[in-house]
Amino acid sequence: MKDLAAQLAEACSAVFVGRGFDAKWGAVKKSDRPELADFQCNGCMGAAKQAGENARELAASLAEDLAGNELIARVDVAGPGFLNIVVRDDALANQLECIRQDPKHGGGQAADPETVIIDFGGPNVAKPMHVGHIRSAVIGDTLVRLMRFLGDRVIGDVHLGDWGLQMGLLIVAVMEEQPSLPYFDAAYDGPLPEQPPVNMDDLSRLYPAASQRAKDDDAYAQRARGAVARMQAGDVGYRALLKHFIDVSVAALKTDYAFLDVSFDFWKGESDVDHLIQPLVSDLQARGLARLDDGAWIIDVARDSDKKDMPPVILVNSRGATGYHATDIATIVERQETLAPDRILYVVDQRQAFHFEQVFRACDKAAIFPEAQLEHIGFGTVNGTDGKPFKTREGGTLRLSDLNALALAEAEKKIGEANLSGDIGPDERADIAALVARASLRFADLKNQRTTNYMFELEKFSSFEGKTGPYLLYAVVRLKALLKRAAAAGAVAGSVKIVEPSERKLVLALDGFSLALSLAREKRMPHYLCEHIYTVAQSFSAFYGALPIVRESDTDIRAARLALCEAVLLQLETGLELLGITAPDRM
RNA sequence: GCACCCAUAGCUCAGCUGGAUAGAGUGCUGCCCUCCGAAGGCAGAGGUCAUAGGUUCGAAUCCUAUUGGGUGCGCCA
Repeated sequence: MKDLAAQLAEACSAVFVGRGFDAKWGAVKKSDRPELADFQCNGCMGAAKQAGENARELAASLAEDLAGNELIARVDVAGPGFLNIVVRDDALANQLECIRQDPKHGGGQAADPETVIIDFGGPNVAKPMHVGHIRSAVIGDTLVRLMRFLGDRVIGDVHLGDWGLQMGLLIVAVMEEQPSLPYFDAAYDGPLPEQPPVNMDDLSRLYPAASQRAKDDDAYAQRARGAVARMQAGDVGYRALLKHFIDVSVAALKTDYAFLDVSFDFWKGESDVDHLIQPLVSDLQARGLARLDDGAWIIDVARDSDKKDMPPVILVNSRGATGYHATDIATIVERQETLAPDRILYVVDQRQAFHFEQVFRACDKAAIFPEAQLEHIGFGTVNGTDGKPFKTREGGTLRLSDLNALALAEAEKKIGEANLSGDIGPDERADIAALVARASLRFADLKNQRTTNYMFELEKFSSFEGKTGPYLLYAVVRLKALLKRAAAAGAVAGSVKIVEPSERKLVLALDGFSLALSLAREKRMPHYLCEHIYTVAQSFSAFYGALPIVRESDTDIRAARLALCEAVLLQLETGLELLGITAPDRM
């Protein structure tokens, strides 16, 4: 189904074409002046200018052409040549009925669906996730959901960081603590233990210590680098240890992601492309694309048009180890061979922009994957109220698991304050708190334009007042309660009729769903969808406050309003699901 | 030093390819529960869109310069 703006744009384009103008002038958008009209077309000014005509006269004649249209109640010419369009009430009613019946409730469909890999999450095996990881997780997961909804074939891959220096640091740390383990005995050729020698607590204790020590202790850092080289060279014991680290970490990662309802199709990591690195290096060497410089194999990616220094890609460093340049390129090789995607998106911190530019250029140069189909979807940092990257009161980074726990506690507190959950038992209440906490965190993150930094203020995010996740849940819960009450009273939804201003506004808000989704997809920016859902929730609340629904005594009017409510609920739940937010039945 | 991003209401932020009187939330003031969940709604006050030029019938939006802030810049990821 098409939204009203698109239907009106077709009509306007047709009348422009009818007078010998380009169809592009017929673009229609929601009116900036809702008190004057529902929609507007601004094309007359541009078209008249190009043709050397008078814009107001052109607008007046086009308004006449449009007058008979079945959607349109009235077209006014205003200002320098705006066409202000008021839609007929029955056209709104019809549109609403379409939204209610549509399996996607007005969400629309991408005109150009693609096979897309979304690389997001990017957690590190050695260290637990911190606040910053919420962004990649939530933005990436939402992009997966909404692009899939619009018809793209989407594959989400967590792309674990499990191949670099951090693994060497862990290996050395474990070796120091448990030197007698067989992993470190080169002469040992018996079966290696199936049980991991460390648990997640060990990892999160060992890594920060090792990382810190490597900064001060050069010899220690050298040992860690040596361990990386040995692991990458395929040492059996080290590789077995690596596998343990990965297994232990992934279990913990899944818990944190589950809290946010973030999921992945693939749990691959850098180490999974190990076997492709040597052939890749050889190939690039053979083709003369990689050259030796200071003991390292590098790929030049600078271009004459560059305004900035563009250092080369370090394919293999002077110690023979490979870093994330090499694994990222090899991963593209693997993805191309196994999935042949049209496009790969990387949902990674904005600060990595330079790295991705290097990698993308290298892939393009080596004819591995076209640069234009590799996109870095950067995002800003999560800041504290001081405007600097978020730290705990002690000055450390806050773990994502702790953040989740804080949000849960805050949600429980807020639910308790509301005191409306009278007969809700402890189990249901815990479920509700988890849903509220998730809605708080996800919406707070997603509502921001992706590329900007945002301030982390948990109390604000968890509030039921304002532009928050809980406010949206509240709207949905009220709607559900309303429909339940109607059903209990034997009131049923009937044919739609749109009369009152608050009804019109609500339908017009619902009609913006497909535009919001297509903008969110095109720009890879979920905040357009957040904005839309919030507008719908707000328009519903205004409608709810202004007019009686279940208690309306005229059964036809009541039936019509119930139909409107049904459509709102369907679209709200559809939209929230795309944001990874689920509303409880009551709270 | 070079490159990129940003600057909009007291605070936190929207503003799609240039379009009418720049919008939300929060905070502040007032109003609305004998009646569908008031965790809500309605209304009001609050802005030289960092500054100075330029392009245009028209600029928060495009161009240039300046100021202020953030980020990145070869063997960590």
